[in-house]
Amino acid sequence: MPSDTDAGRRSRRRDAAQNREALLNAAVVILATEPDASLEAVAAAAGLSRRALYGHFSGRDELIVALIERGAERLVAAASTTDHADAPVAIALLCARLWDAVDHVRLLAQVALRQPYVERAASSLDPVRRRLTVFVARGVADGTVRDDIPQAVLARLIQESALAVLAEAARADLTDPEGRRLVMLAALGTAGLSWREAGALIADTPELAGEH
Amino acid sequence: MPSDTDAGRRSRRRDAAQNREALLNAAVVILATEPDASLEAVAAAAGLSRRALYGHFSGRDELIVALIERGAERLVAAASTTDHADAPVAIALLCARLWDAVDHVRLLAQVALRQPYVERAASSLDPVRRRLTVFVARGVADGTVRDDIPQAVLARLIQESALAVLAEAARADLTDPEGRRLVMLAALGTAGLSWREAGALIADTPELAGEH
DNA sequence: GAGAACATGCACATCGATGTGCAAGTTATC
DNA sequence: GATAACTTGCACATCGATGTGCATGTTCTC
Repeated sequence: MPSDTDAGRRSRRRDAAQNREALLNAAVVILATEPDASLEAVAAAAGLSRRALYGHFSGRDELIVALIERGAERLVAAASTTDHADAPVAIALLCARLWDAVDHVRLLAQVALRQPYVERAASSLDPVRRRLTVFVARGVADGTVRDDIPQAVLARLIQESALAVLAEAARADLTDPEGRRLVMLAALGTAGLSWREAGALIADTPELAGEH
Repeated sequence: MPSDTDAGRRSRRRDAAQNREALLNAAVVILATEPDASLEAVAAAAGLSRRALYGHFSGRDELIVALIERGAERLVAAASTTDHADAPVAIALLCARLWDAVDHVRLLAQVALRQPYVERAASSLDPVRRRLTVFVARGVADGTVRDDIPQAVLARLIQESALAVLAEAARADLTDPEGRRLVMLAALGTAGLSWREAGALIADTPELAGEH
């Protein structure tokens, strides 16, 4: 019985699922640079017709919601498997993991500002920010992170620092290792470490230096 | 002869200039939250009819360009009158000055991302970033600013840190002194100072502690 | 207070994007 | 290979935003 709940119907075709993914991927590319691009443009970039897009999504709204949820899912997965006893290391590691998902994040950063989706995108990323907040709190407790800024505010500023690096990466065409390092430096700097401390931390911690 | 170049024509009316300003101010408020708002909405917020708007600007494009130029003008003015022998102080002071112009900056930050205006907005703000780059270079030379990140990149990251605080200010409803202090802390942190160094610098420097 | 500058409200044409229906073709699945 | 799933292309209706013309008030300037 291939179908989930239906009785005599044939199962969904595999290529249909592939096309759905292609549409989402195309939407990431297109909407990241032009949030108001037509669905025509998105479908074309996916190699499909506009009409076919409506077979997968009821409209622009449903497309974007699906996009946000898929992106957030990956980020949350990356975030939830990240941890380290030393708070600054944990923060740097978390940012490095996010860096590895740049393409998906960039869209969220762009779309998150758009009016109708602000709330949804923000709440989707909540788990990430909450995990970051945990690290911040731990760091403040043991004195490795600054305590001159409210923890909730600090967590958001660190997150923004990381996003700023993403934007800069798109502009300056950074290599992967450069970008990784830069994200960590920016986050640690915002967390209160001096640049020499941050540099030493990254150099002395194998988990941070290595790839993936 | 009240007119500029025309011969027998009567001069422009004062209320017309006021309405033009009202339109620009309304555009700041509206477009900052909804970049694609209709010109109808902008005109209404200014207390004018849509038709009247077209009497001042040929269309959306001309409106936004005027907006960018007016905003940039103010920021550049603030930036060009800022200086200090100590590089970190100069950086903090520059950011504090920009903070005082929050309302105008917020729009630029929003609009600067929109496709057709990226270049224009960026070039309009060039003088500010160039001045920041001067401070960064000076700091690197005398060892008060980090040298582990390319100066051009660092200057942009500092600018982004400041903008992140502006976004946070809108969300968390910060008071003016809080926001001022936060902008400076964020900028100095990105510049490489530890949080204790940054705090001490602000506390010990009268120019930074005082209002305006 | 005469006249120009300005605002208003309507009408109208245009444009791009959206959403839907349907017949015909293609492709995967049973 | 039969059939359902899927895609395509076109037509068509709709919608909101834009830009412009024009007649009719208002309001400032001289």
